[in-house]
Amino acid sequence: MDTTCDCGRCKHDICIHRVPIFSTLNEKEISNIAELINHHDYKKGEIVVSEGDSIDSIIIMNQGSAKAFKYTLEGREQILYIFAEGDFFGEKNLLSNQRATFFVEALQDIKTCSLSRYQFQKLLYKYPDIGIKIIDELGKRLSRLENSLQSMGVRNVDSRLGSLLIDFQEKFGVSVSEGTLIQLPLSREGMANYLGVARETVSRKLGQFEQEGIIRTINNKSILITDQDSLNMVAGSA
Amino acid sequence: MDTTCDCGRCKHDICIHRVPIFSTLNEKEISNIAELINHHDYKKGEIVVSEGDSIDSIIIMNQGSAKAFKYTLEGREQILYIFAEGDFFGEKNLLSNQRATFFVEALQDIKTCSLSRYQFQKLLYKYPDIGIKIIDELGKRLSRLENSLQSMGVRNVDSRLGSLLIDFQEKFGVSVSEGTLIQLPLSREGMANYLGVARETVSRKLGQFEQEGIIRTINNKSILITDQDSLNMVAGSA
DNA sequence: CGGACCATTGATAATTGTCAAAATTCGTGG
DNA sequence: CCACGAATTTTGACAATTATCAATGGTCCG
Repeated sequence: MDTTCDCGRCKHDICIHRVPIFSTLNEKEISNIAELINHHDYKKGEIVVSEGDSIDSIIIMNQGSAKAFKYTLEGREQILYIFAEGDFFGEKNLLSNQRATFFVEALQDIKTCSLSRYQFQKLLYKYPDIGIKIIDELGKRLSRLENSLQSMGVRNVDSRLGSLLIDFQEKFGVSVSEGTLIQLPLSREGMANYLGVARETVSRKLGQFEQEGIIRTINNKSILITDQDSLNMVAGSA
Repeated sequence: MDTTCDCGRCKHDICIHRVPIFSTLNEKEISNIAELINHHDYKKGEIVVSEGDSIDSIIIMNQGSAKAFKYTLEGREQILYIFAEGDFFGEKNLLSNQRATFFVEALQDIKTCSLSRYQFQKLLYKYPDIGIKIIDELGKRLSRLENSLQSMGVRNVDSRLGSLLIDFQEKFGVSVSEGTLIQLPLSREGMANYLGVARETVSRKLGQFEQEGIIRTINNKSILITDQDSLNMVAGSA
């Protein structure tokens, strides 16, 4: 079975192959779906979706990462998700004509695949498994958000920042001889917006972690975790 | 078509009638499903589900309300949802053997309906519409959680408390001559745990709202909203 | 190399948490 | 229906944390 799609860029693998919600389908089914897919490129900083847009497609991250956010009443950005490869969004608009509930902005140059609501609904009726996969995926996303809410509820900013570093570590960390190196997807301000604290507070706390020998900051863009146990401690208790 | 189920308590209407996810089904289909349903009663304060439980059913609220919560690292309760009549939970355990991710506790004496995972999966394959309904409902729940997270990011406690009152108003409010009367589902402490602030702070803020003529507190259990515009202002800005 | 942008640091103010005590409310049983 | 004890809530004083503002210092990229 030929798994090369005709989109002109996923040379060795159909992009939707990477998407968990299609994982129960066989090669032929995936090939059929591939033909229904549209592709888009966005540059770093470009807005993929704006809050209030009536998008009529489900959008799948094919390459790079993006942040989903809303504005708080104070005008500050509140980040909700970091979408990485294989993640999707827009499923809320699947049946209802509900509009997009948040902004999505490319954190690097990214590539997306999209599937129209109409096509997607036909798929769902044809392959109920996909529906179950989506329910499963939405459940996971709910769990993650519930965990975020739980962390936000921790009044201690140290814990919250510690948890964020661990999250990033799991998603973007690479093992090196001295510990784990994280390529930060967000600036200090971005992290502050994720945690709901002031930019300066993030600086101070990171400075404090560095003094305590837990991390080493490298050029604003990377952080080296040098003492995993202490980080777990900070994130996990007092 | 007879719509009386044999559960012995929903005399005039099958309980699942109230559940949005079954709303696309006809009377006969609903009757068939009714036979598969189990019923349970819980007293106020009883735990319906504990975090870590491996529940094998989807549970539907039939009467009364319940709170879903997790414990923060500090040992404080963080409330995630208030489930009212027609809401369901346990859908995360639908396919994966994932365990319950939060506690659910009855806020009054409640009645629930449950449907085993096995039965539920069969239904999903038979009626793909139910799957779509669930995706829709989960999408709404995600939106709500995203909004909560957004509010948690608002540093201003006044706004957050104002928003909570408006939420309660929409769910539990009754119009009276002097304004809107809310039967509070949660105690002061409960509200504090929802907002992630100290109990005393909720007291003080409510006192402040009362001084400003926005609300009138009645016996700890009810609040009368006397100045809707001001409340919207507080919730919506400064 | 220079300018724009981002991050850090310091000083101060504002907000909220904590602890303790008093007041109110609730529910039960007489 | 009232009274009493338990539970919850309110209030006050103080401490701790974080936000804000302003100035300085670094970093990135053409």
